[in-house]
Amino acid sequence: MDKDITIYDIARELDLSPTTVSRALNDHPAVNKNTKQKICDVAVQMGYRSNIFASNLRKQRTHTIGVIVPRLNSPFMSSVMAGMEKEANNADYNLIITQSLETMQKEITNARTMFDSRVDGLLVSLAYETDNIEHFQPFISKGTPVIFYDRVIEHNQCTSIVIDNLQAAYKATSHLAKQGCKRIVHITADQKRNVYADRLKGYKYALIDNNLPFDESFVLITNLSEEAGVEAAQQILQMDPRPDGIFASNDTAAVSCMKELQKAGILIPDDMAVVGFNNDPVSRVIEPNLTTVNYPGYEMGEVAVRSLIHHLNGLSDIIITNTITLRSELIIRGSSLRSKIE
Amino acid sequence: MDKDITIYDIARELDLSPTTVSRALNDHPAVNKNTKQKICDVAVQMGYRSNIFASNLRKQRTHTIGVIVPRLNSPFMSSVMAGMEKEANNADYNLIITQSLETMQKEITNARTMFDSRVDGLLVSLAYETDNIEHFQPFISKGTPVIFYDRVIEHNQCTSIVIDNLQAAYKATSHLAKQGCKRIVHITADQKRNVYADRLKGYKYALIDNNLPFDESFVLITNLSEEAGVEAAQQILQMDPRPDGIFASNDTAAVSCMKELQKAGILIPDDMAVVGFNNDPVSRVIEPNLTTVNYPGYEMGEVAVRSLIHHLNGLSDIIITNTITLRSELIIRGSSLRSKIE
DNA sequence: CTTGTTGTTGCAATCGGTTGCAATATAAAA
DNA sequence: TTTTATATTGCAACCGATTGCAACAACAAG
Repeated sequence: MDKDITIYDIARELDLSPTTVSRALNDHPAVNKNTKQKICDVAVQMGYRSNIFASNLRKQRTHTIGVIVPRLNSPFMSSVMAGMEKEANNADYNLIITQSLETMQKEITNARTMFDSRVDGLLVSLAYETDNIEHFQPFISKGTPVIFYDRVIEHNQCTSIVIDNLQAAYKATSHLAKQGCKRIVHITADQKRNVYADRLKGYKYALIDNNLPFDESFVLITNLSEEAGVEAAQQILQMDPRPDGIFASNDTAAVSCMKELQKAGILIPDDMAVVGFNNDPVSRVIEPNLTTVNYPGYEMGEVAVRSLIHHLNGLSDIIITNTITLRSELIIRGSSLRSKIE
Repeated sequence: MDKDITIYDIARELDLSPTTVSRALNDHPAVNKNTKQKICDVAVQMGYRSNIFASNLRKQRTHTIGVIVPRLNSPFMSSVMAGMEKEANNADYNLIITQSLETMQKEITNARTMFDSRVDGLLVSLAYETDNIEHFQPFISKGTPVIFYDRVIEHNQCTSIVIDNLQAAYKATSHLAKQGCKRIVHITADQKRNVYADRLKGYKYALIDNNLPFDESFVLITNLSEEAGVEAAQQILQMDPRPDGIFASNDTAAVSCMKELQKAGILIPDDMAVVGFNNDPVSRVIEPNLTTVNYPGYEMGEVAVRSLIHHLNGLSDIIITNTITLRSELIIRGSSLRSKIE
């Protein structure tokens, strides 16, 4: 077990003061070039490593970003994390990641942990359950920037990073209408979350603009799990007259629903056209391939971290930047394409 | 921007010494119950939060675990991360996560970052490229435990957490043989990594035990990506006589290969039986469903963190525990099941 | 020869908890 | 009443780096 080398050891070795050593290692201009070189050499040679804690303690800055995510193990969220990690790593920031597992309780605990860890900034995607964000107030009060991504909430001190969910849903639904669907079901989740609320709106507007009636019973609120997709399929099979189109808020539910319908003999896309959301790998595996909305998760992760660091460096004022919207697009595949028209 | 409250503030408020406050907040036995209660109350009321850096600096312990992972965005790895996060969170440890992106260079940099961050322990799954592990030596020398998971390497000071890859591959290949396959192709990756080397061994042994010849040209070394699966399919279609079974080292490649073969008119499982590895969601989406090895990623993450913490608490000696092997199992589905026999 | 400027370096305090040891009070045993 | 054990509390040093301010040297300008 080697003993740790400190700047004091280096100072003693070279008969200098710790002050000068510290300055040299931080490339401070007021240190003689030769001295600096000598110090750096000895530091390397002695196997010195800076003590981040001493430094953090003194500087009151941690170079750490906290991330709160509903669940790590979804294709979408893991892409986001991958993008975040890449950017953070590039900028020499550490990432502390915690999951809320969709409960508000955990989210509060996580926020507390992040606060105690004194992260320089916080990136949050809200849990299904969360219905207020008081637990982020301590950050705001302390001037620690909080950025929401994907599952966001309006707050006049925080930036949000999103895609245009309303527009994406509008396009998806319109596409179904243009394919001749008259009775389009929308499978989605709790309306507390912006993403689902906005998509419902987009769905509604598209119906209106395509002269289709809106029917409350055609909106299925679920947890968007695989099982939820199966249940949705069973409900849809019960409906009379039977729907002829489905717009689901994620690919997992869309795919499992589709499979269940196929099992019941429904033909896709002819009896039923289906559109999902996210562009998960499964969407390119199911037959026919699933039409879906490409959600740029990796880019969202990158942008989130980049904006945060930008702000931390004082290069932008977070209060002015209210919302950053990323581009998404409808990818049309076999599950909804009835004709070569359009 | 609120000012931070310190134990000195609390001490002054209650006319006590910082020592007593510190002890009270750490639930030290040598503090009077009433005093303790009073201190805790005031702490809460004043909005005190402990300064982790001061504490870490003094205690030389960070309560942080470092994780190095090849890529975050794969279904398997994100499950592992989810399991790790859950356990770490339960035990009040933070997780710092970095990706090597399969390069040794990044892995070295990441290791260095972790070292500078003074993580209490390190969890590593090796990059494709890595061919020596000198970069973990500083941890070993300092007595910081390093645990490898999934992509491991033999080291007499480190525990490894794995599944029995050899056996899993053996079972997968034997299963194909029992289904009547005579010419089984193995799609896998660089043999530097234990997982792929062991699976190749299992594949070989199974061939031998089933009286099938081993043919070097039937082993396709790829990066196991979606594209690699397609290319593998094209190669397979060129082979004459044509193979009649495929054992792939992950589901992504297995699925894309399968789809490409189907596109060429090959019937699965009759012309070609296919087995994958990992039990990713796609394996239950493809038609016919993919036979695969269930790899308990989530559990592996849990076990890795639990073992590490166990060791950190001095409850186990890591040097004695060489390897922890988790149970995996072959899940037989339509892609390989030609008859109801077996 | 004095004053001013620039370049280098060090002193000493500070960040906020933690902990070995000593001090004091209180209770129990002799 | 004296001695011994036990319970509480505080002193002061320490963890390792950072930084405002002062000190000093070398040199140029006046």
